[in-house]
Amino acid sequence: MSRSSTPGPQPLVRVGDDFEDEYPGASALATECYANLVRAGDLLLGLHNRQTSDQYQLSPSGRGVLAVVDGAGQPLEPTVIAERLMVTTGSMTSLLDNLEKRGLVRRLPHPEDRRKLLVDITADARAIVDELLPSMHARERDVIGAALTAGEQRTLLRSLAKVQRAAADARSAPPPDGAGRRRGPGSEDGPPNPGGN
Amino acid sequence: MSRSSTPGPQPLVRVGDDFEDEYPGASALATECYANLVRAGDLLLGLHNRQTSDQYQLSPSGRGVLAVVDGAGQPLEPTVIAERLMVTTGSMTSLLDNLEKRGLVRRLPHPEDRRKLLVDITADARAIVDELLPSMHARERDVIGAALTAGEQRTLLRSLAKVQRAAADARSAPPPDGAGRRRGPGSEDGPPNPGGN
DNA sequence: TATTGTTATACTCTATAACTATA
DNA sequence: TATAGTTATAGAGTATAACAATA
Repeated sequence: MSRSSTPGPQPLVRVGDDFEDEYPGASALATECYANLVRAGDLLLGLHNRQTSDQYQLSPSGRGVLAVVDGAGQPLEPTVIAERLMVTTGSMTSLLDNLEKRGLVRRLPHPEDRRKLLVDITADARAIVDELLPSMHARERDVIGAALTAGEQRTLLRSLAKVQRAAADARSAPPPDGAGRRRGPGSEDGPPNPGGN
Repeated sequence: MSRSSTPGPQPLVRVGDDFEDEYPGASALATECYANLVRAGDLLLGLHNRQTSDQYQLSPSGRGVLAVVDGAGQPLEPTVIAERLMVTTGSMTSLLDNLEKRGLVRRLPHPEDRRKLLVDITADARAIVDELLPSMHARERDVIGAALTAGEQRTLLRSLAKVQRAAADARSAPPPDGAGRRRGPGSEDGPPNPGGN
């Protein structure tokens, strides 16, 4: 429906023709892969986040807490949840405060160690998760299924594995030295700037 | 160094074997594509963001402002920057306040309309951008180049275009109905929960 | 002494709404 | 009246550091 004449929103982030002249040593193709992986991930995550926020007024972190505890199938210590979500225990306290205020989690005393707690999710939270997760998985099926054949999906997955491995390796390496920059002629209207995000 | 025997960090997010039983109608393959696109994008963006923050104490949004103005090649009105970065003008004011305090942008009077401003970046900011962008593009080349052949990169790009188009289409559609959930036997240690993020 | 979680504090990003000054 | 930008206010997420209770 509609969108037959105008170009429509350019789906891919592209770099300008002069990119490899402006950035000696850079690879336009690699930069476009990088930028579009970021953008695609962002779009997909945004779909889930928007639904979670619109329908349940849950932040991504709040949803994360519920999903972690629900996925574990049993109450968890705050420290464990914090580790899985990669936040500090201080941040976890305020996330749990929020969720508890809304009746979505309960703090239970730990039966063996009185310093610890066990965090459980309530029936209300379970109801949310039981509605939200199937809907998210349906969207995953619909969006990816509309875009790619099963074969393309398998190929994509293999590439993503390699990219993630390379990214993980790069995490423990120093930032690379760039080979400088040759500013083009003060471009009137900038290229779809690849550093913009 | 080290890590030769242990499996090492699993690069791919995987769903459990019972996934399609727990979520009728869902596609394990599509969910894995979706989750790993999000994760790959996050890892790649994180590399850039960490460098920007570590080396220049710049937030992603702050870098965005500099990159937009630098990319335009000329001073821009705050409203224009706000639109490109998808933030409100109120948020733009505080971003510009921060950057101006640090001597990275200047607010100039607009020559034609005294309600408006023109935001320019300083020599300091230009120095940062001229060092940062080449380094980022070098990383893009290194990480993507280490993971994928040129042919794989082109294939990936084609798939990303299709995924982004499908995601953009899904943005203007209502969230799909999920087909419910069949909770498995209270799994002791949860699966690498796909709803966790 | 070490660990768990909380508190206190602070900072950034973000948004909305009221406001000022222009147009 | 309408627009551009600021101010005021608010709330979320995040972090660090000091702290109390418990081990």
